[in-house]
Amino acid sequence: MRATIKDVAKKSNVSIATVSLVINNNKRISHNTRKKVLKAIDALGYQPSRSARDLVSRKSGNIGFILTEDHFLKTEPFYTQIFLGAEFEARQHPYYVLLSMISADSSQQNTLPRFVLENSVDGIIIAGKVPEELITNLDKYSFPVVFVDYYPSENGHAAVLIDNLNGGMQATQHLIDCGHSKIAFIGGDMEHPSIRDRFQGYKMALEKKGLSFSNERVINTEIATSRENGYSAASTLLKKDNQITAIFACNDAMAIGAMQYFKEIGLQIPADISIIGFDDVQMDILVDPPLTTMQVPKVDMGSEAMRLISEILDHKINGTKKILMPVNLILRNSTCKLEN
Amino acid sequence: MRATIKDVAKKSNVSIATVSLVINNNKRISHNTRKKVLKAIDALGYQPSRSARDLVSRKSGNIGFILTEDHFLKTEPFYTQIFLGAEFEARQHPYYVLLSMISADSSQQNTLPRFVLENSVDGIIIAGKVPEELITNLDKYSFPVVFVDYYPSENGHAAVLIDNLNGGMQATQHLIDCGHSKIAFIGGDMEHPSIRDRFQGYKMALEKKGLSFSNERVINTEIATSRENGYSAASTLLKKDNQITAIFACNDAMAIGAMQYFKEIGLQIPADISIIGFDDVQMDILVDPPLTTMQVPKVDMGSEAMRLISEILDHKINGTKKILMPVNLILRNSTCKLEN
DNA sequence: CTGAAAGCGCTAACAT
DNA sequence: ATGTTAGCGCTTTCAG
Repeated sequence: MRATIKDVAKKSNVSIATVSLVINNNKRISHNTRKKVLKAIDALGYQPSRSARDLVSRKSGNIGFILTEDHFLKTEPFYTQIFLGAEFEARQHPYYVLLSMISADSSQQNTLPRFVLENSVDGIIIAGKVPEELITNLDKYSFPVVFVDYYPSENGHAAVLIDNLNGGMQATQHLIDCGHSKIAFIGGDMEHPSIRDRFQGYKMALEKKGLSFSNERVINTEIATSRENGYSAASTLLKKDNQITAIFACNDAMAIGAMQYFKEIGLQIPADISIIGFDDVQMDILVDPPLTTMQVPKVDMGSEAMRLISEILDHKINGTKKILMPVNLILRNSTCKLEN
Repeated sequence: MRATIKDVAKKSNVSIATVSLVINNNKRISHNTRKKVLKAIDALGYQPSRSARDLVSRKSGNIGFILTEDHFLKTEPFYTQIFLGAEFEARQHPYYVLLSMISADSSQQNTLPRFVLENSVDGIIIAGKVPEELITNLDKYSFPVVFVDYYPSENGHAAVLIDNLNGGMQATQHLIDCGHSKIAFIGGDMEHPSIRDRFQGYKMALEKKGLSFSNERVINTEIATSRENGYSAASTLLKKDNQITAIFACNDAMAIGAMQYFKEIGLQIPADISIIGFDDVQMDILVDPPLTTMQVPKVDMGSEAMRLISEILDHKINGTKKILMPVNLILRNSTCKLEN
């Protein structure tokens, strides 16, 4: 049988209240008593019971983490890393994290994660784009929520976001710095706020340098940011405008797909065409040439999210704070100075 | 404020004990009372409190799921799928699953998952190979454990395993059926029971057909089952014996790496050399040619594991049951009849 | 600075 | 068939 608070109290000749105060680091316990109690705790291998604590404090001690199934199973461990960061951070808090995968298909979104139906979490982290319907359904339960790498249309939610606007600018700026002026943008799922912001950054960087922006150099009709869509985007891009010397792809998957197309038609990267991606995904260093990209701090985003939800639950802050995570240019070999 | 059992009792004019019996589906409640109580529960949106239940039943209601960090972050969502299966299955049970990543580096394995230190799980699922030290440390806590796709050296644990022996035989058999007789085996991490069994299956299939087995056709010195190791294995293999017409790689990653090597040196797959892998990983259909492989039911393995640990906790079975999951040959285009 | 006691929401004897 | 009641292990007033 596991030791309880009573055992500790008995062993150290104090009341259970005192033991409770000790394990909760209450300052109004004398040094000696504390030491005595701590010793007993150690000797007995005592661990406070979660359920007892949760019962009296009316909390569950859990944070729910919601992810769509396809994000979780994606080949690139993007959201997986965010989860990892959140789980690591949780170790510093009194929280456990309950991961629940939901279908990305909004048609079957009547079903919320079990932990919300059963009220078994104190707060929720939602990573990546999820069906709006999920969010509306969730709203009825009024759990504190923080979003990661996504932001629903209605306002007023806490979120940890990538500084996509700035990242889009930096990426484009890098291409400009390399001497390029005919720079294309490959987008996909323009519904996604992140992609829109990266596009916005692209346009701003061009504008800032007085470079002309042309819709002929923009692909925004692909519906997903996948490798295949990058491949086809590259193909249509060249048909629209074959003067292009550089490309900013809205993410690495599309960049890699585009690279594949160019290589297949005999173009040299970066000699004939420079490509920069976004995300800094594991695959980047396995392709040839290694992909220049914008690094996003995935693990950190997870821990920030956990810290944020924790602060909200402690009522240290209200539930609308937003955190913008900085991105970094990672120079590899898919971009180079324009020769001529 | 959430409704409690008292509110339900009051609203339906019964005692809280009766309500308790109803929500626990006790049969000795009259139909009418049950209906009355159910109605009140519905009206109030009542949900039993987990912590209260757990407190009195002395359980945590959680299952711990342990995975090494690198398995979790692997590009191929192999263990991720197993987790997904486990989480889905948990929805049918009274359990939540707590996922914890540990370092694969045994040197820093003094630190057990927090949920074991804090006694917050009723049982544990361990997926994939983990440091032996973790297992020894864990043993002191005497949690029921079920292993998935790995099995520690000491016996007596429950496990959900792939039928690797049979799979290895089937894979090799397929190559033999295609007319091959000079069949090589590419292994990696021969410490891993799964790999050893696949190798064993390979040898048995050869033997069964009276084909000679030769160490010249076996690579067992690679230390990891990665793509890069598959690449280098293919290279050394050809140096050892260039008569080979077919290869059974112990997993898809190595098979794909080997394919890459062969393509680079100008060999045609499958015309010049047939390759079969193992695992049926997402990447398989993206390579050229698509890889013939042995399919392993990853999601099912997760749910089997959850079901198993659940049965153990219900004392329906003891903790040493083993489940062998069947594998299936998936014919794609990397293997073909031997022409001559 | 420490202890007594109430009570969190529920289950499980034990009564009736 | 249903109700009474005693805890489960802990936190938290409230006294002292």
